Amino acid sequence: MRKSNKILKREAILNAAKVAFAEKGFDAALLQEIADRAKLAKGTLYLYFNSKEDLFLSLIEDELDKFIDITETVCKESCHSIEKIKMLIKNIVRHFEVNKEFFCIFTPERAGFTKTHHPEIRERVIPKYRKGINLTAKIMKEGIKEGKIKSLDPILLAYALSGLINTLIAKWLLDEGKVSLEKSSMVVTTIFLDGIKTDNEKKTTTETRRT
Amino acid sequence: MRKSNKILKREAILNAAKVAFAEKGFDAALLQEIADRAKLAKGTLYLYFNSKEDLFLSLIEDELDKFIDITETVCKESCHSIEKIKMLIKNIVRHFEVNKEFFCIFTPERAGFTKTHHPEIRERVIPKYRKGINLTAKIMKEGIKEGKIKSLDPILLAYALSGLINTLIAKWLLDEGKVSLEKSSMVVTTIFLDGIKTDNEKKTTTETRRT
Amino acid sequence: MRKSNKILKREAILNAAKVAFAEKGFDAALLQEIADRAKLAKGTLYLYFNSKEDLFLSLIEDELDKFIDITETVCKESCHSIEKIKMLIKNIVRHFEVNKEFFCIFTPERAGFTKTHHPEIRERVIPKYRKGINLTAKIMKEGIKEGKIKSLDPILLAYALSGLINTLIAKWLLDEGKVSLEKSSMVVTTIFLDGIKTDNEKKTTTETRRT
Amino acid sequence: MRKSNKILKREAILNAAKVAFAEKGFDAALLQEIADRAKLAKGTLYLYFNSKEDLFLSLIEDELDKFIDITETVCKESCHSIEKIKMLIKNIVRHFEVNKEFFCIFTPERAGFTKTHHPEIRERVIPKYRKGINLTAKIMKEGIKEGKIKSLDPILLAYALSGLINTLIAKWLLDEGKVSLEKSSMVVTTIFLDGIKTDNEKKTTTETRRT
DNA sequence: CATGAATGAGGATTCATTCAT
DNA sequence: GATGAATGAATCCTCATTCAT
Repeated sequence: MRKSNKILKREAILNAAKVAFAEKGFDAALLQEIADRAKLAKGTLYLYFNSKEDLFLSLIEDELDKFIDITETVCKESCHSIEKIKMLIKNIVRHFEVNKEFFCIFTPERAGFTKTHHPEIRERVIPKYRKGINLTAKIMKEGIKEGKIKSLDPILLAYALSGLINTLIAKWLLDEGKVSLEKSSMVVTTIFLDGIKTDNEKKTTTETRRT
Repeated sequence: MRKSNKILKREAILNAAKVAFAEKGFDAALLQEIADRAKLAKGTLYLYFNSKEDLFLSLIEDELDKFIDITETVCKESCHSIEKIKMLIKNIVRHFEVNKEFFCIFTPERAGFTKTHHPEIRERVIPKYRKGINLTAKIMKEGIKEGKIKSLDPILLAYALSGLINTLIAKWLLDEGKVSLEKSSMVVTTIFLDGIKTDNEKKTTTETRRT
Repeated sequence: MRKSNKILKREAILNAAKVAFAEKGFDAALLQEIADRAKLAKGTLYLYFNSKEDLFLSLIEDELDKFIDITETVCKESCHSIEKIKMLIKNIVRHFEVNKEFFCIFTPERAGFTKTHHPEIRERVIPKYRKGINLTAKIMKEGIKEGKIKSLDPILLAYALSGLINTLIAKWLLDEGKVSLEKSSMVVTTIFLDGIKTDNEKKTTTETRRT
Repeated sequence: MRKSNKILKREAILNAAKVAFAEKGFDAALLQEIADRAKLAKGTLYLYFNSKEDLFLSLIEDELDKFIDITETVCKESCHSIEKIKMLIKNIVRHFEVNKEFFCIFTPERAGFTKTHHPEIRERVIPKYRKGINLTAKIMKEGIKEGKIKSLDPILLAYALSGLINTLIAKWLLDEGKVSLEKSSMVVTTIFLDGIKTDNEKKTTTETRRT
């Protein structure tokens, strides 16, 4: 089934915007530049988005949806929680690897969530962000119930995981991709899992390993 | 010894700038606003800084110096590495607690380090940032040598710690300070330490606890 | 054939700029004033010129082209050199008479050619100015070859003529047009021609007159 | 007799201003730059001049006075008019040769006399300029009375001479001093004198030459 | 007298947004 | 639907002028 022309153009704009916003940030990115990249006239952008801010927020919404999809898919897997966390890390890192731009767009924005001068961000973006966190927290909760994960605040665990992944991507970008993302990713996985597992589970794992 | 008038004014500007940049980001922050807050005329800013960008970068430099100071102080403590890490987390979190603004300024900037359109950032800020990371990594190296920390890339460990702290602050800001930063801080400490300790060390700790 | 809208607007801006620059000079002339006079918004100027300086230099280029045209036309006439010089003076004076503004723009600029702080002026304006001088010098050379003009440096003769015309216009402007430009123009013509003619030619002229 | 300190500083400022105004023009020249060059503080300028404009006009007044002095001195010589004109050209050219700056300041200003947005210029500068012209015209009048100069408007003759000298200096500056000023100066003298002499006088001169 | 830090009005330039075609 | 010319509000930076020391 072919996507309608309208939807194709919307996507072209969003892709162009992603690159532009990633490179320069919201204020410094130019609509002209986005239009050029999308091979459309500047005025045409307004047929698809109400304003620069609407375009920006729509982009973040769309991108966050992808993360929610990734997390939901992992949630639905039939393996146990530790396994799900490993999958989640792998999938999210892989997604960022081919989508560095969103990292450069979202991380700045998240830091300014509380005092942002884009009031709409609170309504359109924060809920989606929380949804992703909550889905991750659900996995943590499972693990706690299963006795595999320490009985800590699952939301906090979800944030911790997200923070580790974020830092990993930031380092990778700073090193300009010189270091293998996969290798560092495994280190982070180890730290996080060893950090959150119950003593019980660790032994198990160790025994499993020994087997 | 009293600070000279010149230095006092410089600091007034930097403080005003910190608030403004934190609230709106580099581009959207107005020099007029900064001048107003510093109770100076707009033109006066230019007696202390060459441009908006110079003010911005000077601010980040000064603030990063504070982090470097904190980390250096911890490095010089005479306790062992695990203890140093605990202190480091505590001191950094405490510093962010009274200095939320810098979090909102630096995190966005760090995400865009590679593609930033402030070219001077590479020379003026990134080296300082790396210095902080390296100091933290030094503590990690000590721990590894002492056999207390898993033999992982110390730089990566430093990034991991920084990522966890960052996420912690981000969550705290998002929750608008409703949750105790100290409590979450302890959770993060636990996760990180358990995640990086050698099996040996963990036993020791456990045994210690049992005692 | 009607001029395209684009070209018409460009000319409206140049005309507005001519008045403004003539009245106040480059620095003191305001783009807002130029825009108002051209019945356009300030920002619109930037659709036609890259900067205030570009507008200024474009204006001078266009105006110098008119002088070059005048001089080239005279060059191509089929009369002898003395006659051409008379025509040249008449046509240039007539052109200045309806275009006082350019005199007020170019004369100041010419005086500062060597030390100008508009570096592009060297590339964009001086060559055109020299071209005009060279065309005039060509006429002088003809006269010298014909034996009608003293064998002096033709370039210097061209400058001398230009200087006489300039001073004439300056006086006329200073007198606020109270004196007939045509009459003074004839005096200047007499002085210049009698000053440059060979003794031979002077006799001829005298004899002709006597006839 | 030593000049008072006050007068010395005033002159230092005027000299500094001359260079600055010559290089950049009235608007673009900076008081800071003038103060630096005069080795004084910026504020000190205001102890000697009321404003930037006052400094500018004072400078022009002083410089015009020098030209008036030169012209008056020539006037008082006991030779006949043609000789005086030769002396005048020589002295003025010599003065410009070591005082190029004033050329770059005054010529632009003169072109804008009529529409200038410095209203005071009319009162402070134009009268002095006219005085210089009138003194030169006086010499012309003498020549006419002596029957040596054609019976043309002496004021116009004065302007013509000034125009020729101006153009000479302008060419010299444009050529960056590559050409000898003295040589071109003689050509201009020849053109002007041959242009204005009566037939009678020319014969005399010719005969004199032949002798 | 001399200073130079502080002022703030002023202006070139940019760019999101609109709208006639 | 699509365009891109036109708009003009918004903001960084400059610099003549003032005045407390």
